[in-house]
Amino acid sequence: MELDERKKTILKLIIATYLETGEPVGSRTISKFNDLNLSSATIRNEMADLEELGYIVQPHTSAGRIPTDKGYRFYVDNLMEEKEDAEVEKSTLLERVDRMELLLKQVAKVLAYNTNYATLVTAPNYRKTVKFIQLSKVDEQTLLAVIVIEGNLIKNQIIPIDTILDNEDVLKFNILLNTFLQGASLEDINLEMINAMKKQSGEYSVILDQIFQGIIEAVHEANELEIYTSGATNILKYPEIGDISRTSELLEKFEDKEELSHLIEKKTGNKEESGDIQVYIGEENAVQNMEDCSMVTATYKMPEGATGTIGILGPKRMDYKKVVSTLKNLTIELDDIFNKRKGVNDDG
Amino acid sequence: MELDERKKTILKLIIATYLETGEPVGSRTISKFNDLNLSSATIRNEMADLEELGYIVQPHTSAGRIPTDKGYRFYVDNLMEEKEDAEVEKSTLLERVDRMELLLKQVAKVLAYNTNYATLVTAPNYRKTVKFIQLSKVDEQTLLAVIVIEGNLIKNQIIPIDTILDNEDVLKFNILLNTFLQGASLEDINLEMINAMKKQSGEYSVILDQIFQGIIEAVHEANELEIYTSGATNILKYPEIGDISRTSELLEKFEDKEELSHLIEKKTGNKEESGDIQVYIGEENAVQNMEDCSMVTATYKMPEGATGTIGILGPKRMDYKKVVSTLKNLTIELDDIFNKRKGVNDDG
DNA sequence: TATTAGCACTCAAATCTTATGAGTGCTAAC
DNA sequence: GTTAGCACTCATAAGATTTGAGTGCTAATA
Repeated sequence: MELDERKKTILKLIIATYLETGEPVGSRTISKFNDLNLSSATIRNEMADLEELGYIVQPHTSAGRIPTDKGYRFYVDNLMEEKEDAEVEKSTLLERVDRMELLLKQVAKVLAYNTNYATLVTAPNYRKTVKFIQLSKVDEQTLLAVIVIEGNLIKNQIIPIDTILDNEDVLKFNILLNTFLQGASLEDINLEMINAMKKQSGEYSVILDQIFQGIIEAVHEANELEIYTSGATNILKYPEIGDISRTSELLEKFEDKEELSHLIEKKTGNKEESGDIQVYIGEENAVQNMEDCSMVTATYKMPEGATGTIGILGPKRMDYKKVVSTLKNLTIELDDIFNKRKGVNDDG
Repeated sequence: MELDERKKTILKLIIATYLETGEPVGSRTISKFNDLNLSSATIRNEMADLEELGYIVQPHTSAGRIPTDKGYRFYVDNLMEEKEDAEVEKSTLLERVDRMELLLKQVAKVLAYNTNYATLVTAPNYRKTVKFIQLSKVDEQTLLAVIVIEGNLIKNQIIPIDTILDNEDVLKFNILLNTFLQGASLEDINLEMINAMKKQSGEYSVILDQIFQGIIEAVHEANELEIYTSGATNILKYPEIGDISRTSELLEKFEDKEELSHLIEKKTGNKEESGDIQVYIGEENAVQNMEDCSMVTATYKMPEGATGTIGILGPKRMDYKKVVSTLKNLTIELDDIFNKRKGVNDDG
């Protein structure tokens, strides 16, 4: 059954009012909106219909109505008009920084500051290639490997070695490593490549093993999905989650990057257009303890087609309009940085 | 008024029982300890005395007694026998790592895992000296500065520059920087030193300014008091803090390094012997919202006399014995690492 | 036929009432 | 100095009562 215009209007009013007050919305409240000019009895009839259709529900017999997940979904998809472009402050939120890592951390922070929800940001799934490796002697038996990856992701790795090395050796290794690894994608740095390097190097193979070991560790670390979060403690402010133990579980979940990456992974595989907003309401999250939460994510895009996600986790009863417009703005800014201003080095 | 032996015994039993159960302890409970052989009436008389002396208090008229801060203090100072060395599992908790930063993060984690409290660890206040600086060309107009500091604290800094540099230039700068800065204490890297370098360098002064700018930023960052925390969400499990908003404030405070550094600073200036345990109970913390918390810290020591702190923040009603012994163990292990095993490079 | 006024009904939340029982302080006896 | 006995206190839990917001239904109305 299609909703007629009046039902839509009423549903919209109910949800908007509920988002504002957090209290179940009664028929009289709605009938007071003077552009409606309907008595509470009529509203009641309409509400009964809306309830039968699954858009709203009564927490208990003599209470007003609150939206169901289906109701929220309809609101987000059809009823919520986004803020006019004019209204949206397009003030630049991001400072320019040179390192992808710092930039994304900043995004998470700014987003948390602007929405007062818990936020998470994933690094783009771009093909990470090595810009260069710098091996330096820390002391007689210790090396430092610095690996710089596209986007200026920097990894440091201390490598203890058995043999005493002089500067000549270190220089040689540097050249060897860079010859092979410069421009290589992190995924390509595997046993085969290492064996090739070993062959070429000849006598130094024992030390090289130790160095490779270190490099591989660093590469492995760099290759992990990076997720940055901010404002986790905002979760404590969602009253609807209720129980402190549930809240605490949720908070712990949010601090566990492993868990988060699952959460995000499920989301991807969608349309993946930059600026796309995805909203996951309540049960749609399919993660324990998140039935009372909504997640709103936006996809940002890098020039080569790599995409990343920025998003917030909040209570179902959240200001979707504001969140969506904030996310859109930030995505645009991020796209800008990646595509025009080149604040962060990309593959070019 | 001195406490006689019987009063001490009773106080100890009261506190020990309370630590276990969390319920106010009544006279009958105590009188049941058969090594005491006293009726509840007698215990009541003694309890009345102990209350008058300020060691225990009734939450309300018809309740049992719970310890006051003064009671806890007396318990910790005089009554609590620490676990026998034999009982304490001396299992090695720490993995050996080469970087101070990783080591301390690990300490915080291990401590949280073992105590189930929120933990914090400060880096030692050692004189940080530069081991070496490595400047590398990221691309035509970007440099990467890697600063390695004693203890293998590593800082990376991207430095954008206006001029296009060739490898020769970078090499020159490297030599220049290291000549001046190797072995220098971070505090010494100031305008004077930089002016001296500028004079020596001659023509490159414009670029040098940009490089110095970057180096100074990195040095500044490295010089900040590092505090590592872990297990913050354990705070949510302290039931005595009660109110979720208070808990949440406390949690936020705990995540604010600024705030934490104040908390720690107040503690220092004490005896500063390695292995020293300091216990701060309730009001002794003199930080808002921490009246219901206790903080237990231990000092660890580096060979040159630098000291750092490891500690936990928990509810007043905590297993002090266990916490103290865990802290002692970790401190010993840490001292070991710094002084014998040299897991982390020190000044040598 | 759609809308509305009227009214009985429901039920969460707040407030009050009333046990219950753990624990105390005091007193008099041992 | 210690203890038995007893009256007293008060937090907690469980019921009882009130209040009010809100509903569904029905009959009257436009």
